[in-house]
Amino acid sequence: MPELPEVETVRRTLRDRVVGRRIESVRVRERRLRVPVEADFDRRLTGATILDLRRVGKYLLFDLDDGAVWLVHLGMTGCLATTAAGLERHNHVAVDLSGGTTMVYNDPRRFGLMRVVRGPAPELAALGVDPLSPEFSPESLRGMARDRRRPIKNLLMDQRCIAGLGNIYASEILFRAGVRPGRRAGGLRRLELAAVHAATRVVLEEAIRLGGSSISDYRDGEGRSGHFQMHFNVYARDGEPCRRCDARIRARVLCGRSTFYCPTCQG
DNA sequence: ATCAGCACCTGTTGGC
DNA sequence: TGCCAACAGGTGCTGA
Repeated sequence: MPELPEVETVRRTLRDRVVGRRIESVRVRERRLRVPVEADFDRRLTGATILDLRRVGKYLLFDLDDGAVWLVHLGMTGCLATTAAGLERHNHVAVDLSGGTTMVYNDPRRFGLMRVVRGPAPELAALGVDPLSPEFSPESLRGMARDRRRPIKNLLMDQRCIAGLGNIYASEILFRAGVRPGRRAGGLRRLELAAVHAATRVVLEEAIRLGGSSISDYRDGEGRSGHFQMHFNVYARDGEPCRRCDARIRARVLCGRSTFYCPTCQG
């Protein structure tokens, strides 16, 4: 589900409603996420005040006043929202905040994770550059691609290189850049990599502007759907006409993931 | 270095 | 209508 634009949308919709609030109580109903919720999770969160809500790659980071950080990854189907719509199926964790707000974590497939860390978190240390940060530049992308035989789409989705892109936006970015997903990263010309870099920024910013993509169950911090799925040029459009040239969009499997591209727009 | 295959889960969809 | 297989936004492991 959530790639960078969705996580960023959750962050923006949640931020004003949680920052400055004290965590009154924590209720964990299901600890079996991809990484099990630790036994002392509730205790370590309770009583702390949320100072800020940040995003790094696809992770949400709640900065707490005791110096710890509450780290959340939404996995494939995770939702974190303040609209407490009662006792719903797959509501695994509920966090009661001062002022009467309750934040609920819902995740049908349980591929997400959350834990409280103090000091550097190993899962963050391994992440590459955030594609919206200044460190992501045509030069840094060229450095990542140099001498690499792996497909450019695979490189874009590698969180150790660029943190935040997933299967939807990798396909959409490469369409916008006019580059075939299966091209060897190291074989791309300087101009093509510059196009991939520029397309990354454009696609992500547009997706964030539209509140992310809701295919089935993604919702923002207030329970609302995103709209970028209406603007997909290639993702899940195999067999349909390209919006630019009318050729049929094709699908193939690349590194185990469905990949979509236009055979004429992407040389 | 790189990738296929599999694993972790539940829910939805499409074919028969 | 039911049954079953395939597939879904992510990540991480194994083995080749």
